[in-house]
Amino acid sequence: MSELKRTAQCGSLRAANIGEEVVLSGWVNRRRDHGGLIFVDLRDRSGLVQVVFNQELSAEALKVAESIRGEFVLTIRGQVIGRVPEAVNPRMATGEVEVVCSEIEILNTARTPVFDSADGIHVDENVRLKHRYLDLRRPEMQQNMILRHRVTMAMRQFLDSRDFLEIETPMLTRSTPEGARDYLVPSRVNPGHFFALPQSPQIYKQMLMVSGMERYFQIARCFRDEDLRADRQPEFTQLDMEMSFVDREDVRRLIEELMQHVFLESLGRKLPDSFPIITYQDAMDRYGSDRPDLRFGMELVTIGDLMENTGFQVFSSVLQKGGQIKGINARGCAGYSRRDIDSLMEVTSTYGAKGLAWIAFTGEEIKSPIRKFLSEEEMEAIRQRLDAQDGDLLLFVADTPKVVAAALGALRIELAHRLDLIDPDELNFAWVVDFPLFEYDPAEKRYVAIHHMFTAPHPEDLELLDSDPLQVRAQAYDLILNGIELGGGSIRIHRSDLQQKVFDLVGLTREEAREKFGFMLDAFQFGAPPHGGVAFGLDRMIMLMRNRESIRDVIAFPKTQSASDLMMDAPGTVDDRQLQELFIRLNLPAAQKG
RNA sequence: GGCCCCGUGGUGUAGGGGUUAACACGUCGGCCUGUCACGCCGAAGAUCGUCGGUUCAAAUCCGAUCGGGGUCGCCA
Repeated sequence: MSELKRTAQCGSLRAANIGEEVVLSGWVNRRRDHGGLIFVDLRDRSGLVQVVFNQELSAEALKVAESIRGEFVLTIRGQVIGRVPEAVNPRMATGEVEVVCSEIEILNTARTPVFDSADGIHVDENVRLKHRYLDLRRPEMQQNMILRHRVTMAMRQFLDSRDFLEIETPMLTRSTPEGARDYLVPSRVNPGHFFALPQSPQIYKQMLMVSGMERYFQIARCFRDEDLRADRQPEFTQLDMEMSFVDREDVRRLIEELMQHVFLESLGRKLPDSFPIITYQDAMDRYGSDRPDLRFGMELVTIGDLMENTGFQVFSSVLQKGGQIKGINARGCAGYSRRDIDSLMEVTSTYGAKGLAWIAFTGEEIKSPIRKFLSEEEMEAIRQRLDAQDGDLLLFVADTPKVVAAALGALRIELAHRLDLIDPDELNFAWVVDFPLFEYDPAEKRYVAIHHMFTAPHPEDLELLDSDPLQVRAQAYDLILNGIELGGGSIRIHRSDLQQKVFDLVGLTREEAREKFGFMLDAFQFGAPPHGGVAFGLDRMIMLMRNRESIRDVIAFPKTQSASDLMMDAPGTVDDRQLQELFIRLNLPAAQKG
């Protein structure tokens, strides 16, 4: 090993260190060779510092420095000196000083890097993922990992101070009905039987409550075998928590304090004392989303009641079928071209809207393809309802409530981006509460739990379980940040009879319920305390804190959209022996054989 | 499963039927004692993701396929 032992961090050197002798270790970020004088920007996790190799000071070190290249790994000894005023580099944190090298050791050479270890590079994600170890050398990516670490440390610190226990739950567990597709793991010693990787530690943490652990948390890896997105990976991390003897307010209050602590400790950001609460119904009505971005207005406004007697066929037929007509006011957009509006239409059609009606108040005239179908009075009523001023563009969707909400909700977000209505520095937290417990799945002709089957119904709505299950509100709460769902939770069912009732409602037969959840129904009969909890998507949270557009940037080794790891080349095939041991025979479609 | 975008030296891009496949960065060699995206001189490096088709001629047009990304469905 090297005889030179590191004594300082490159990025930490300042004018105060002038005169010190230091030993630095790191990577060659850049080399500038002037002949008898060579500058090397040496990089470690802390940052960069300029190292000088000088003919006069150490001809020997200079000679070695001539051979070094980008990304070589060095240890150098040298003296920190101040730069003359003209040579100060104000763009560098260490720009007031430099290190004059007296001794150098090359710890390792490096092949020509595939791409530069600098920020702001535009390299195909393909290439970045294949050489992830190089991508993670970039300061930007290092900062992502560092923040992630700080956040999880702050979480642990806070939860420990509030008497939570960090308890690990199994990764090898059992496939359960409902929810996402499971990742399966065959069991060698139980031929034909499979473990499932957990989609969340939900049931285990509830069992821990029955066990009297009272307060649990875990920074838990979760697995879901579904299609990926910018904010969805097949394995992801949740801060998972559960508490006994709490109600919704207790949970909300604790989470607010947790977030305040975490954002202050890791980002130095002070959050409001409490977060606003919006009901699910309100969120859907006003923003067309159960995770509304509240950083801007542009609320959805209904005009259905104004169109009850309209002669406009499209509107009247939608109303007859029980649909809705809603609109938003895109302020100042009356000048939008046909092409602009077409592109908005593309947004709404993605969500199933068959059309996008519009009215532009240009100031001189009212431009609209539906003007000829509407009476003067209707036009004026619409104008007043949406508070349309000269220069405004009104946009309408008429369809089922689901399509109207999805289409206009998405249009609202799209317009906010186009109109630059969003302050990128804002951190807008809000709670969404009073979700329905169930929705009806017409394809399967049964009720489906919106949150999950263990969510407790609102106590006021208990009788409705028998008469009108769709009207039952859940004791659930989602926390949203800037229009993205950070996490959610609920007060859980802790009584066996109520849990059985919910199983019945979602169409589980008594036999299935017994087979899959018998232990749970039993456990609830042995003194289960009332309990509730929450789970947060850690990846999404870090993504938002770092202003990234994909959680891949805050996960050290993420998967591609086709759920593969380009660096490891996983998943891979296994040899026949392994399959035989597991009693598994492949049955691949013809195209994939051989 | 559907729709959309992308694939050209190591990296980022240009080129849209006939080009010596262009440019920047990087790389290699030479020169250089105050640079910090160092500079100057010179050089190497690409059968244009893959397969097939159209054509006298394909990086370019068509089809398929593979890979990456976005999104709807799916997923909480």
